[in-house]
Formats: sequence, structure tokens, C-alpha cells
Amino acid sequence: VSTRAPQKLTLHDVAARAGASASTVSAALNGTWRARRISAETAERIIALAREAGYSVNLQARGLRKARSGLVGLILPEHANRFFSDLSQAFSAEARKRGLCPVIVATERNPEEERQTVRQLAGYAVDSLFIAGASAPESLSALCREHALAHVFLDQPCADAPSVVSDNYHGAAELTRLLLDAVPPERHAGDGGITFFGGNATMHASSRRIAGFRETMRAAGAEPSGGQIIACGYDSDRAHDELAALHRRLGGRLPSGLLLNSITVFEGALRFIAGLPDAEVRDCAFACYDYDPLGGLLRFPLPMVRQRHRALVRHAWEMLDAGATGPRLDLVRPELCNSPAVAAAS
Amino acid sequence: VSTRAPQKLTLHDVAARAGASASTVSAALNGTWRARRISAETAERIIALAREAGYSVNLQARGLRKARSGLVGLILPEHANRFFSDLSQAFSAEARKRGLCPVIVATERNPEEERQTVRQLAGYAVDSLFIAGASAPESLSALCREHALAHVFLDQPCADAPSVVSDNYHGAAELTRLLLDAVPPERHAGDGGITFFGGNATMHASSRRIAGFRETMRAAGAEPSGGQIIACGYDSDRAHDELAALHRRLGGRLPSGLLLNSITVFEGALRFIAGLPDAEVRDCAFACYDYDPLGGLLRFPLPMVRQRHRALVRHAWEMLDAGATGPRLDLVRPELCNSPAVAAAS
DNA sequence: CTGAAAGCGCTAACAA
DNA sequence: TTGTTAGCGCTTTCAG
Repeated sequence: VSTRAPQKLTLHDVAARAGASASTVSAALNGTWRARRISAETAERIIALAREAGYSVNLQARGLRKARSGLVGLILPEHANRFFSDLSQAFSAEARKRGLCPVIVATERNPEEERQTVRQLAGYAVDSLFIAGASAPESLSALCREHALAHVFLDQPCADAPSVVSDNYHGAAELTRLLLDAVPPERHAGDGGITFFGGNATMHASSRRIAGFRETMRAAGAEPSGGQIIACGYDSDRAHDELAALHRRLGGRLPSGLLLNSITVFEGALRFIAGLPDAEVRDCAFACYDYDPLGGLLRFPLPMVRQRHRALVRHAWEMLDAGATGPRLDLVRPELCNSPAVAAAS
Repeated sequence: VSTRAPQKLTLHDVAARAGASASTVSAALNGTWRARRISAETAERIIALAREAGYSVNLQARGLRKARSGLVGLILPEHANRFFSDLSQAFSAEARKRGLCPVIVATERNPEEERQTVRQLAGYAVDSLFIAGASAPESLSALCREHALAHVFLDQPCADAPSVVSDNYHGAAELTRLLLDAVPPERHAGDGGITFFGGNATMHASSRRIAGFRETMRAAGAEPSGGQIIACGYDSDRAHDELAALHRRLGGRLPSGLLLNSITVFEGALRFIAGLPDAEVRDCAFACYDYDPLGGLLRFPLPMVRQRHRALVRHAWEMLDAGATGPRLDLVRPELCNSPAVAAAS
């Protein structure tokens, strides 16, 4: 079924066969022939010929000549994560819509790997670069500037460049309010009260979420104690063990409410909870800052907050289109899923 | 903090500053200077100079010259899917380990988009191309051959090219055996018996899984009836509705066992199941051909089968390394998660 | 041990 | 209306 592979047909080959010059063929194939006032007849003849000869441009050569490649980069920590893969999806769709080719590179939260990748993508002359969840944003931004590379940060903001991130503060505040509603007031505060669980307090996202939690609690007259904020990282096993420890400290019960900060933390917690009697579980209100479709289908209600990946990406692209280059931080309100209000209605 | 952007330093600039020629600099920077018998001193001087001048190669120019780009392509249906994002992760890791830059493009299960993408990636002179979950493999393989592009298929095999896919038959057989064990023999066969649910019987993966199901049932003396194989696609809503319909047909009960063919089908089913009384749910044995970490943490046991993405990718790469180019189909046994045996032990 | 020269395949001035 | 020319920045013979 396959045509003989004719050893890489070039523009000149096509030109020869068409009895035209390379530049004419180039113009015809790129649709710029109108501007070059090449006769429609010639153009069409060339286009037809090129197609049937199976010609296709060498994009490296074009890129070299035009000093831009038609590639757009996205750097992110990992693929195997719902948020980042949603981001990839949205990014890809937008890139292809513009006829660009998405290059998505996972850097495993390794700052040196991130820097290498920026250099590499600059080497390929990507037209612009999106950087999500960077571990060292400022250093990357500097690198991009050295390479005169348009760039924008997502999720983890950069102090020196356009950034668009979720409104972590309000997302956490919303979940906190739901927990406050679900738990009787006398059990709001104090050890064993509503507890923020998981995440890394030194990172932007978690610190904003913790602020949202703390201030919403305070506004409800339930200023959280130190023991009500347990930022024990994002590791699932770690979360499991920390929750077990908390359960022990509380004399064999769960806190009145748990705001689980990320899906991995939720998984760890769920693994612990799975071993508890139903009554005990029903006595604790849950909420999760992250989304998984199965989350809404458990034996207890679980409001979840989901980052609006589409909106984040679209907004980032708009910033670049607008030629934004200076520092600027735009927030996108995340989406509340499985809210009890909606669940009650259904 | 940022260095002045010195308007794209080229190899010739470095050569000039070093008082050497372009070819010498090139050799020094590429580590080929030994072979060219350039003095270590010169080489080191040049390397130091280049680094401090902030030089970095133009990979498009290099690629043009060498007729290979250092890019490797992966085409897949979508990012927002656990299996494919796991695949991306494994692919990326392997690519970067080899100093190559992964280019992952999602084509939305659109055959024309797939073809376009192959052409585009060929235009960028990717060193090789991995194609996962293709909707029209043979046509893509032909395209690749036209472009003399080394390629390999994953997950969805191609009749004319090296392919590596999960052993769907045995994966399904294993799940079926677990269901047979969990359900009393008199309820194995007949309508309301163990039922294969979801997927598309015309597609490779599902058809192999159905075969595995059917033959394992038969071997257990429980040849499934037509009503016990409901290949209603992969859509979650559709699965929900079909399961509701089945429940109605069975006079308001679930079948004795359900082999849910994909996580989306499972989601739809779970949404329906969530509304049923506990006793009814406990009366049905479940299994799922796909993996999600939350699956193991539900109120009923759920054995799941997970494709070994790492092994798939590694094997595919080995085939390319070995220069495989003809048709060939290699199977990778998937992994059984949440098996009752293991659960019982813990 | 090192430099000069010849392109890789394409596009965009500039001529004709 | 079209062809000629001059590179984009790099690697790689081939001569020194």
C-alpha cells in the first residue's frame, strides 16, 4: 500500500519538476503568492504538483530561516497528575488551534532540570514558553529573558513575569465555610476542631490556602490553634501516617472536620479512614482542595475544589498575545464541585 | 539580576572572541575535539569562554545540518486520562534520559488530526515517533514510511509496524476469574449473571478483553449469553444509563457480577450504584479494567487491572533501538491491583 | 593541531 | 509576473 519513499523531496525538486523557481514554489505553497503577484494558475499548478509528489516542508529549515520554529513550550512538574494533565490538554488544544506544535516537558520538580529545559527549548527557538508549577520561577524568568523568550507562569507565580494562578485563598475559604456549616459550632475550634491537613506551608499555593482557611475560621469566631494546621507535605503515605497519629492524639477519634490539601493527601487519609467504623467517619466532615471524579461518589459527602485549567491556559495565552512581559499576577477563581447545596438539589 | 540580552550569540561570535575558527569551536563544544586532535588547552579555553559568554547552540541549525532534530514524538488521543498521562510520564523520562526532547501531541481520536501531526512531526525531523491509541494505525504507518520515519505503536497495534500492547486477553481473564470466585456458581451464567460492561467491541483492546471474559466463563462452565456482554462504549453517562436500564430489566437488581471495562465506565456505574441500598450493592461483585488509586478505597472490594506503562514504553524503545521496522506484536502482561488475596493479607 | 569552504532546505529582498 | 541571490547557524569533509 505504501508509496516508494522518494528520499526526501525538497523545495528545489518541486521547483525543477514544475519548471519554476524555488521562491515561486515557496510562495505558492505558503499562500503568499497573492502578495507576490504570482498568477493563480501557476500557484494552483504548483500546489497540485507538490501535493501529488508528496512534498512536505522541512520545518527545521523554515524555522532557521525565520528564526522562529512554530513550537510552543510548556514546562510542568509531572504528567501523572490530574491538574497538570488537564493543563496539558488545554494547552495542546489551544496550541493546535493556532497551528503551533506543543512541546510539553516534565521536569520532575528539579530546578536544574527546569533550567536545562528552558535552555533546550530556547535552542529550538520555541515561539513562547509556558511554565507551570515551577520550583524556581525567578531563575527561569531570567534565563528566558537572556534568550529573549516570551514566557508566562502558571499555578506557581513568578515575581518578575506575567503569571496566572488559581485563587487559592478563596478556594480554601469556600471549603472552610462548608466545613463550618457542617460541624456544630462548639466543635469548630481547638484541638480536634476543624483541621487543615497536608501541603507545604512554604509554597505559594498552600500558604494562600492556609491563609484562606485561617481567616475564614477567625471570621467565624474560631481562630484555629497551631494543632489545627498540619502542613505535612503532599505525600500520600506521609498523610496516612500523620492522620493516624492525629487520631491517636485525639484519643481515638477524628477531628470534627478535615480540609485535605490535595488529592494525594486525600488518598492517604482515605486509606486510614477506610479502616474506621462508619459512625466515626460520619462524625467528621470532609473537604478536599483538588479534584477527582470518584471523589463525589464515596460514602460521605466530599466537596472538592477544582482548578479551572481551561481558563488558566486561555488567560495565559491572552497575556502573551497582549505582549505582556513585566511582572503581573492574575487570579482565576477555582470551581467548587460536589457542593452539598447542589447534591441536596439532585 | 538579569544579564543584558546580547542579541543572540552565534558560534561565529564565540569563534571571533576566542581567536579560533567556527569549526574548532564547534568541535570543542561538542566534545568531538579529541577526535579532531585539538589541544586540550584550546578546547577548555573555548568551553570556558562560551559558557561565560552565555552561548547556547541553535538546535534548529544543528538539526538542519545533521538532518535529525533531537526531538522524539509521541502521539496520543488525550492527556486527561490516567493511562495516557502515565504513558507520557514514562516516555518523557526515557527521552530525557537519552538527551532527547519529548514532543507529545494529543490528537483527540481524530484520524485526520493524527495524520497532520505525523506530517508535522516528520517536518520537524523527529528522530523517531511513538504512536499510542491510534484510531487508524495502518494509514499512519504508511505516512511514516513515506517520511522514512522510525516508528512504533503502543496500546493500539498496527498490522504493518512494530507494536507493543497490553495483554488485554489475560487481564480480562484474571478479572473474570476473580468474579467467578466471588459469585456463587448458580449465579454465574444467564441474564443477571456475571456481565461484561462497557467498551467498544470493534476495537482491538475491548475485543481481546471480551474474548478473555468469554473464554474464561466458558472454561468455568458458564458460557455467557448475549445479554451478559454489554459493550456500550466508554462514555460515563452512557454507562450510567445502560446500567440503570439493565437494573430495570433484571427487575430491580444488579447482576451477580460486573466487569467494568474502563474507568469512565466505572464512574458512570458508580454514579448509579451510589443511589442503591447497601445490601443490593454488596450482592454484586465488581471488577474494573483500568486503574485509579481511589478505586481501592470504596465500600466494596474492587480489583482493578492496570497497564504497565513503564514496561510498555521501555519495550517500545528497545524495539526501535534494535532497529525493528517490520510488523510485530509484543504483549505486556498488565498488573492486578486490589486483588482480594492481597487485601485479605493486609 | 587548526582553518576554509561547502552546504543542510528554506524564505525574502532585490532584480529583471 | 517570476527568477536570482544571499543568507539563517551549524557541522563536516578536506586541506593545510
